[in-house]
Amino acid sequence: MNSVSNFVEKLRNSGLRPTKQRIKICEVLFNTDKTFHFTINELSKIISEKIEEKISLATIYNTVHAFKREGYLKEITINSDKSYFDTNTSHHHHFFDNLTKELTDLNDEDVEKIQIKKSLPGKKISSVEILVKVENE
Amino acid sequence: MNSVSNFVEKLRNSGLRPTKQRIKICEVLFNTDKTFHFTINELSKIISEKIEEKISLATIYNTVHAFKREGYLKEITINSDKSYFDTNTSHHHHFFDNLTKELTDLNDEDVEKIQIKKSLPGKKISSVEILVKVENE
DNA sequence: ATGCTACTTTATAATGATTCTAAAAAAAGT
DNA sequence: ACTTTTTTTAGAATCATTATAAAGTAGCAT
Repeated sequence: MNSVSNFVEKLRNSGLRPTKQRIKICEVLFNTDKTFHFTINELSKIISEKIEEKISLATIYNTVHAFKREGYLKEITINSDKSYFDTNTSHHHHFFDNLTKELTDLNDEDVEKIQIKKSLPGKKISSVEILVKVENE
Repeated sequence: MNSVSNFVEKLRNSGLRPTKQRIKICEVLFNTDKTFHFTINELSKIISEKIEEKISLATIYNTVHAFKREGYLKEITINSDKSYFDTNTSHHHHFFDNLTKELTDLNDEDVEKIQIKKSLPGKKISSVEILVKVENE
């Protein structure tokens, strides 16, 4: 399933050659049973911890953005100063705890179907994203 | 209605002394019949165009953030390369056109009531924001 | 009004995330 | 193997935002 050949395919689909560094990035991103959220800096830290090698930030940025373009990663819209990414690419929403900065998935089926009763002339909806901000009770 | 005394009140409520610069910022922000969206840079440009005076960026940042803290402005969650603000502080959502970067209000009554069927232990919902991304038909 | 104190403004520097660059390294093609 | 193209990398550049510290202003007590 999530083996090197799968990573090579993902990379080729994204228009990227399967290099050593990119395969390593794939291992961190996709070789898990659970999906997860990350910032580029967190990803960089995970890579340097889990893997002895150092991959330059520029390479991480390039690879993550190529995967996002291809749909293997989603970028999450948080009211913030940095970008969050999600390895869960299915359609879903998020909880965000502004205190802990923690992101939690909110599955599509956990939200009553949303009906948008307004439309913009000449435009069609490409996505509907809900961000539920939470605080301590 | 939206006169200097009203601005002075807004400023005092926000814990700010009513200075010349802050009154000018209020005029641009609140002395209109329509609400609008802006980035700090756009606001800065509007100020230097509409008003002969130059107000430093630091002052604009400080004032906008104080108003946000006090609830006279809302910050909108968009692609996180810069912050967008809204002078419409009523509860509502947004359309965002990624091509034109245009933001449009989506009133609360234009969205079928949202039911979140999941909750996080020890947390309560503080806000639910919908961002509808649109593209050309 | 005058003077004192605390708050503001301002230009500029600092920061932090992201993007760019150009040279060295690696991969692909011949 | 040799040449060409792509990639990696460290460091520089950029952009939004925040911090700083000196000079200016508001508020208050006299």
